[in-house]
Amino acid sequence: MSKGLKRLKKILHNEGLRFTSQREAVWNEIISSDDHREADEIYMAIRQKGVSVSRATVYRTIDVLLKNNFVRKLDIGVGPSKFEHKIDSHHHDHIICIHCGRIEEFMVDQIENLQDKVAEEYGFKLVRHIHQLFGLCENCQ
Amino acid sequence: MSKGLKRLKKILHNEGLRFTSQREAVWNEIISSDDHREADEIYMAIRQKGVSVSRATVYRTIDVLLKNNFVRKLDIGVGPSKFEHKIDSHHHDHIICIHCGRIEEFMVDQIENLQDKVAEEYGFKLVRHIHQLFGLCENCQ
DNA sequence: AACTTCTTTGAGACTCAATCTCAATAAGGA
DNA sequence: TCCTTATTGAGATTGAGTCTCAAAGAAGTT
Repeated sequence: MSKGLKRLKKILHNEGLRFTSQREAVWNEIISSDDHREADEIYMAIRQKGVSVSRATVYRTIDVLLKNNFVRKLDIGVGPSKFEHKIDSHHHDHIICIHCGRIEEFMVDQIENLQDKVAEEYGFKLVRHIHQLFGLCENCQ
Repeated sequence: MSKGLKRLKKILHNEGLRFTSQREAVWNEIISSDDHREADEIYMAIRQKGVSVSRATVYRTIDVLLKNNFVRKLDIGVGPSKFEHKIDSHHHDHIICIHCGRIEEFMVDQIENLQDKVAEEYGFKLVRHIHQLFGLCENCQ
């Protein structure tokens, strides 16, 4: 059994949740790609492989994975939310082409530090952040 | 006539759009407050004042104002989008309390500059960005 | 293995913000 | 005033996501 799957089982167990074939299928599908995909794309991909899972279960499983920090949710303001797994992946933000939809990841320590300072200044205890740059990529200018 | 209203008329004219009492009402309502309000809150506020406007028109007018840079749209990922006018207001980003919904504005030149550098690095021509910090404000910790 | 308890699943209904439709109305130039 | 064309409003529609609830199934217990 893969390391990720073991982690999944463990977390489900810790939360009093059950390890089901559907949750395993959703999990496998999500970690099979580094893309940023919509819930429905994940749903379709699972069905394509002949596994029967309902849309509701895909959404519910993604929620579990989100709460347990296995996936990251990406809402680009237009269309449905996208999801990416966080296995072997470090924190990053996104730069998105408003023409072709291309999504790249970036990470700047200095920005992260400045965010912390802003939060402190306003008396906030920072929990998470969204930082998205929108523009035209080199192919779309 | 106020300076803002003149600007509105001019831009409607430039776009071949008509100056209507409904658009004026929506405009007046939006600039009457510095709050971040939902379309429906703006709609209700207008009706409260005895002016008759439809929800569809409120949404449509906000779209016009958005396209012409009169208002800023704020999507905090939960619930409907919020809007704020941009008259006499400079660019800023938002820090949001995930418990009470409080929204504060912040602006750090250094972050803006670093964003430009990121865009350049990835070959993107930057158009806009979303930067939202989520956490617990001092009253909610 | 059988039993028991309690979670999970699936199909489809439902929610709700936002958009669309289209006939009636009104702006604004001539 | 007339005429063209944009705008409006009421309600239908869309679409992502959530909820319902009876049936199925996981996992602990004996």
